[in-house]
Amino acid sequence: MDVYETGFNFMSETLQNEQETDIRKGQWTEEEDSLLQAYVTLHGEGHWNSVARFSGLKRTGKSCRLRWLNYLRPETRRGNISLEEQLLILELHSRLGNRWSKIAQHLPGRTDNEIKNYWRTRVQKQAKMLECDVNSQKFRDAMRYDYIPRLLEKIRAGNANDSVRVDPSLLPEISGISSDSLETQASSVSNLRNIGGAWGIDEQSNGWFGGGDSMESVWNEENIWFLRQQLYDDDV
DNA sequence: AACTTGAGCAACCGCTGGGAG
DNA sequence: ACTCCCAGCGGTTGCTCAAGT
Repeated sequence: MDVYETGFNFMSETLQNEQETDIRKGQWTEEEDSLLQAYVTLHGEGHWNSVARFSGLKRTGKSCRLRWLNYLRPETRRGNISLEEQLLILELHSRLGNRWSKIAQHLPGRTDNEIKNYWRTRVQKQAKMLECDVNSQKFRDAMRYDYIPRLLEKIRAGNANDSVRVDPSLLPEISGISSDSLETQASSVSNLRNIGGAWGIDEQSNGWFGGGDSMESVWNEENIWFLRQQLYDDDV
């Protein structure tokens, strides 16, 4: 190898290193989408670093994976989250916490990112409007006695997008709660209507009650039972 | 019309767990 | 047992756009 070739190799290497560090960020272009789509269609999902390396995209493997899962994958559903999906998210979050990918598994076509974004924007908004912490009793009560009944009402009225049904089996079996407790709860509803006003739920839209990063305390056995009664008592 | 503000969403960052060597 | 690499996950950031002033 003479000095010229060595020099050329050095230059190529330098150029290659520069190209490798020249990673694109930000919004994806249509051209990039097409490239990624074509590559995944041909080679299948997975091995995202290889996708990044061999597809011609100047993106990281992570970026390719995210773009595919959140946007390009054919089964990805986009658009408004239905009332029943909201209810399902609520229930699943109470059981799984912030495990968005696990929650997403129960909502076909919805991505963890979408659910996470949806949850966070609503929680922050509603908690702020109520001027309370998402873990506070006030917040829990407002959700339980105002939002959920309204949501169920809407679902029953058939306003909901029926593309997703809440599977009753997803709700845990609850026992040992007297019907008296329900009456007590119901009597509290009128008092909480005032709080409910702060939800700002638009009757024409889906609205959203929000929630919390730690909803275990909200979605306790009583609440599950309450929801089950409201939603499924006709079927049981 | 110009500017500000806030909501919604797409994408990035950093961490973690699991598998391979 | 240890290290390295990769995929996946959750938190965060920043951009866009619509509504309000």
